[in-house]
Amino acid sequence: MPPSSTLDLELLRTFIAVADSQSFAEAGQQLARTQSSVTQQMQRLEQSVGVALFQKQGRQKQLTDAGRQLLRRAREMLALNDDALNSLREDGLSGVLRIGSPHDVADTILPPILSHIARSAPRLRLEIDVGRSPFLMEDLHRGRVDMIISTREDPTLEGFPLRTSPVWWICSAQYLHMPHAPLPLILIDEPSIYRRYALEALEQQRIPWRQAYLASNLIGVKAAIRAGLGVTARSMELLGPDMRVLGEQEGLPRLPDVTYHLWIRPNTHNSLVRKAYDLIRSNHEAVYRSGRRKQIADSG
Amino acid sequence: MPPSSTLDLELLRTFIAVADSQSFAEAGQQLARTQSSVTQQMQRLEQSVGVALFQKQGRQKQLTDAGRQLLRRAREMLALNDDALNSLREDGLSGVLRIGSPHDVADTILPPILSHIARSAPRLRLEIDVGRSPFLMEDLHRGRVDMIISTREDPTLEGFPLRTSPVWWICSAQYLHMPHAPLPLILIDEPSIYRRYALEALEQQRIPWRQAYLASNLIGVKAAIRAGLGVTARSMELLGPDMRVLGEQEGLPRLPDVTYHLWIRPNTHNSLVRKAYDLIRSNHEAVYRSGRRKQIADSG
DNA sequence: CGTAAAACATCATATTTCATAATGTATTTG
DNA sequence: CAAATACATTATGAAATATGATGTTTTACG
Repeated sequence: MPPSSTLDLELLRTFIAVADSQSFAEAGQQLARTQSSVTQQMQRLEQSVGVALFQKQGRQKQLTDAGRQLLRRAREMLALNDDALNSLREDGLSGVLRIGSPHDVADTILPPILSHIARSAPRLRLEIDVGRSPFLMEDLHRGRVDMIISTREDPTLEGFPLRTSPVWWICSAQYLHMPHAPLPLILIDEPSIYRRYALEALEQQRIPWRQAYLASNLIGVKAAIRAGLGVTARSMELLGPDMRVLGEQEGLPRLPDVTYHLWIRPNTHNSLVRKAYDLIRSNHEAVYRSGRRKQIADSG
Repeated sequence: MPPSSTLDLELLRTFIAVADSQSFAEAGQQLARTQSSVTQQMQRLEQSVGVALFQKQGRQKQLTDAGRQLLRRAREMLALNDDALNSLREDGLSGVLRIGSPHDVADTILPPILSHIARSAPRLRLEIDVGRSPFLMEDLHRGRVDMIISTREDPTLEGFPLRTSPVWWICSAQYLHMPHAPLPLILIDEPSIYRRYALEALEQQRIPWRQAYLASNLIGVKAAIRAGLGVTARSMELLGPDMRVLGEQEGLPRLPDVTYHLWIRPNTHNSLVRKAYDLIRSNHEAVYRSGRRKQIADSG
């Protein structure tokens, strides 16, 4: 049989189940098929792509490089498939969903999430409130927004991690670093997780600093960076083409990573919000799951 | 039969053929199937998505809203399918591909193209040369790069249109417009299509102007805009969050659109370049074809 | 060692799916 | 109104696919 030009999404679904469960038999159980059927499906899948997806490892099978590559695509294709079906079903979400987001996230992490929602629920209207994390938290508690993205944690909320980003010392590309002068910091009013990280790290290493600019929001921080006023600690999401990163060669301390979470109020009964949350979560997990569970031979 | 949760890409392929040819029978011919088979496939497809994709229009069928929606997704899913298969086949492209691009394109149009190439041909190394269009043209003719993206046209080259963008008057968000003073222009040295558009339009409407800044590349133009030195004519790709657009309420003339083309040398024999070009082109057409051919009922 | 269990492969077979060919129905054309 | 057009329906046979039984290889364990 020649390699085909159109994959069978059912086979890909089985393929994913096999990779996730690390077993042909268990994948079969999950999908209500026999082990024999799974074996034959995987044989057909290999034929249709024309390359080996598995290799023998003892009495098990593990993924080849091509297999891991296909696994990523398969998740994407099925995520697209699910989106397409979701958005066609007549019970599609409609109404207004209010999302709160910090400025940097609104520029970087948010767009793909919005586009995903917009595609899955075309009749859903989105309202984005851009502001600072602590106030967003407050807005969420008060019900002024339905969900927020934030680096802050709040055990009274329900949420899941979207992404973990490194925090860097960021300055203008033109900024000239003076190793022995106090570090000119661009700060944001309390409370800010970045402010805290920066000051704690400098404190600990006894690095002198001065406040070069006090901003009340990220637009101000960006403007101050662009103007070359100094340095600020921020996740890589802030970084623009006219900026650069200072590191250990400039004697600046490493900073902890931050994790962006998507938060909603716990026990949210509004089914619109709940469904949208589940939608985002399931797509996020479908596409980014690689590495969260151990996968067959996915040791690289 | 209940609606399924996994679409059949073969059915989607037929669906696309039907939409493109506006006929069940012709779609069947294209795919070497009978008309009867096409009819049954489309019935199955409708059952599997659970909504009507077609409605009767005389003795023909036209797409419903849901149908048009699915059509877009179907093109995307098949583009993804083709990518996945391409990148798995062992004859995958490998080597170095040198792409020339203007600064604004490198920030906007280029990334999705690069990511597409990287996904389809993971063993291909990409080199990006960022520069100004006229020089890129020269680089391409001289063989210093393999393909370029440019707003300029050159009948001696082979290429196809990637995107058409409106050209706007762009300035800093803080820039204060003085209606009666000569318009402070941020210009780029000759030759530039934007420079030409701007000056011709101002000339024609007898709007006085002065040169506020002369840049030699886009980085300089951006810096001058951010510094609030004046106004420049550029496609929307340049627009950043700290900029805004001046329009007819400020008395500025409309400007012609520009079309970005992907160009290669004609009769390129280097099979790497040729294949990469075909890859980009076919994916581009698969996803963006909507509206180029007339589609069934795609009058909205 | 050697036997049992585990994990996937193979095979024969029954079932399901799907395309075809022939025919039917509705619509438009002249 | 007859012919032509465009899609629908039906019966049927061929191809694809799942199942259950059995085979092969590897590991576990006494």
